[in-house]
Amino acid sequence: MKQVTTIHDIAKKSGYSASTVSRVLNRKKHVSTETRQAIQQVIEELDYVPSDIARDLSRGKTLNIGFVLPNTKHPFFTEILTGAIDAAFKTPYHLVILPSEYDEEKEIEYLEQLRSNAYDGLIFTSHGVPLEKLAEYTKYGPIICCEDPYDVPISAVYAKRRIALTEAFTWLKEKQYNNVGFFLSREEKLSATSKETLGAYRRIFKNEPEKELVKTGVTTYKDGYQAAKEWVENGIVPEVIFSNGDDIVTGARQYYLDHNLPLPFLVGQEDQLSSQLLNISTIDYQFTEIGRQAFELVLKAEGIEKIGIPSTFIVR
Amino acid sequence: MKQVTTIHDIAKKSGYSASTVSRVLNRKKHVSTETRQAIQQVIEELDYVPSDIARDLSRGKTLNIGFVLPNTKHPFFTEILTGAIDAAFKTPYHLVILPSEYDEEKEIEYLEQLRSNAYDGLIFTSHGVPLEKLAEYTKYGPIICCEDPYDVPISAVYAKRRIALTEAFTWLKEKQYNNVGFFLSREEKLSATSKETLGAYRRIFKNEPEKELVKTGVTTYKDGYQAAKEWVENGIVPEVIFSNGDDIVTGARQYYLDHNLPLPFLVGQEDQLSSQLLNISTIDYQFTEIGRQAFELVLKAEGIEKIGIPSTFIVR
DNA sequence: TTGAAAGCGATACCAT
DNA sequence: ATGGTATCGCTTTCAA
Repeated sequence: MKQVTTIHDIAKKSGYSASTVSRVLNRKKHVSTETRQAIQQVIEELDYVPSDIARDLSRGKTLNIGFVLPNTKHPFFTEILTGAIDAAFKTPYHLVILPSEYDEEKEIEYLEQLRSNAYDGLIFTSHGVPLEKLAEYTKYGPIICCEDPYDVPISAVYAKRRIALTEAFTWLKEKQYNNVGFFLSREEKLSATSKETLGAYRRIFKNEPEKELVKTGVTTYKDGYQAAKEWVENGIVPEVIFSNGDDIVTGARQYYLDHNLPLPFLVGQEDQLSSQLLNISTIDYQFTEIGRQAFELVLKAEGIEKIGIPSTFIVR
Repeated sequence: MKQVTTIHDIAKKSGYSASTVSRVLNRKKHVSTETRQAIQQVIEELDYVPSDIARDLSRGKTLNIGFVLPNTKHPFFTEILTGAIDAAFKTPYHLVILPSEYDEEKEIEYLEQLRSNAYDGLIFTSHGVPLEKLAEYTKYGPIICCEDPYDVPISAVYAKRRIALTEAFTWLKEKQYNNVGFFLSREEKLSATSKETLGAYRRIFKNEPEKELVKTGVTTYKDGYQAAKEWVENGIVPEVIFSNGDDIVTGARQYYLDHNLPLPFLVGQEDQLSSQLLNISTIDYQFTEIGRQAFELVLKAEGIEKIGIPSTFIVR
C-alpha cells in the first residue's frame, strides 16, 4: 500500500500530540498561536494531507450526497443534476452519482448505504421502489424526492405541473382547439406525470381523451417523428399535439414538414432551445431550479418539507 | 450517533469471529458451507449492511472515481459526464462530481484528495492548473485528461479535432469562401482548442485570420447573438462564421434573421439538435464517447495511454 | 477452517 | 493549553 504521512507523523516530528494536531487541522480553539504555527510548519514541510476516509469514519459523516438518477437520456434528469451541481459548488459537500435504471435492487442498495452512513443524504430524481419505501428510510438520513409525494411523509421538491397544465388546456379550449393528441413517456397508471397531464385535460375539457390520440412510449426526437408518421398513415388528424418534451414534438413537426402536411398546433415541455428556436409553445417546469432546491433541502435535514416550484405555460 | 449493527454484532450472535464474518462478506474461501450459511442467516436476521467507509479505510480503496468539471454550461462537459455515467453504470464504481470553475486551488485540493486515497482515480474534463502539474500527481493514482496532452506524460482520451477541422477548412476553401469569422470561448494562448482551430485555418488557408474577425469569450446562444450584432454594427461582414458550438452559431443566425440580413455560411460544433433542426453544418466530436472511454481508461490504470477519438465534419 | 489482534487514520472525551 | 486513550467498523496477517 502507498505510504502516506499521517497525523501521527506530524505529531512526532512537531513534538506535539495527535490530538493537538487534530485541533489545528480543524481550526479549533484552545491551541496557542506558537503551537499552531509550529505544527502548520511541519504540515507544510511534510506536505501532509489529512485522509477524508479516516475523518469520515471517525465522525460518522461523509460530506457526500447521493444523487440517484435512472438515466441521462431525459432532460428532466440532466437538468435536475445540473441544478444540484450548481448548488453543491457553494458547499463543501460532494455529489455522488448513483445510477439506477429504475432497478429496485440498486435503489435498495443505495438506501442501505445511506443506512450505513455512506452518504449524508440522498436525492431521488425518480424511483422504481414505491415512495412509501423511500419514506421508511428517512429515519436513517434525509431523503429528497423530485415529485409531489401527496400524503407520503417524505421531503420533496417538485414541479407544480398542475398550474401550467391548467393554463395550457384552458388556453387551448378558449382558442376552440379540439382533438388534442398526446405523446406520453409512460402509461397513465405507471406514471404520475402522465396521469396529471390527462387529468388536467379531463378537468378542463370535461371529456375523456380519445384512446387513439394517446401515444405512450414516446421519449425522443425520433419517437416523435415516428409517432406522427403512424397517426398520419392511419388517418388520425389531431388539431393539437401535446407532447412530453420539446425535442419530441420537434420530431413530429419535422414529419409534417417533410410531407407538406399542415401542422397541428404544437405544445412541448421543458422550454428547451429547440422550442425557442422553432417558436413552439411549451411548458417551463424549471427543472434546474428543482435540482438546486433539492440539494439545499437535503442539507437542511430538519423534518419533512415539501416545496412546489411553479410552472408556466409559454405561448409562442 | 446512530446505532448501527456491526460486523461484531454478527460475530457475537452467530458465535463466530469477526474475521470469519468478514470472509463470508467478501466471498472468500476457507469457510465451510455450514458456517457460511449460519452467518448469512444472522446477517439477514439483523438486516446488517457493512459500512463502506470502514471498508475503504481498511483497504485504502474507495471504489470512487472523481470527475472534475469546471461547470455545466457547456455541452462539452455535460456530454462527457453523460458518457462517463453510462460507463460507470456497468461497474461497482461511483462517480463523484468535483466542481472546479477552473479554480486552481480547488483542483489542487482534488489532486491532494487523490493522494490521500479519497478517490481511486480522477478524470479531468478540463483544468486550470498546467497539465504538467496533473502529470506529477499520476504517481498517486490514475488521472485522465480529456485533451491531447502532446508530450506531457499523462493518460488522455480526446477528440482528434484536427481531422474534422482540416476537412472543414478544406471544404470551405474549395467552395471559395473567404473572410472566415471565428467565435471562440477563450483566447488562443489560453486554450488549446482555440489554438488548434486557428492553426488549422492557417494551415489550409495559408494566411493569418483577421484580428477583428476573431471573437473570444463567446460561449452561449446569447453571446452568439450579441457577437453577430457587434460585427454588423461595425460593418464587419464575414462570409463564414466558424463557431465553437451549435447553440452559439444559432444565436448569430437569429440576429441576422431578425434584421433581414443575408446569412453567412455557418459552421457549428458538436452536432447538437439545434444544428440538426436548422440544417447548419457542424463538427461532431463524439464527446459522450470520450466520456465513456475516459471512464474505462481510469479503471485500467496501467501506465500511460492516449486515445484519440476521430471527429467528422458534417456538411448541411 | 477459524480466531486473536494489530492496523487503517482520524476524532473526541477525559485528564492534567 | 495539551496529551492519553478509546473509538469508528472493517480487513488482514499470523497462529492455532
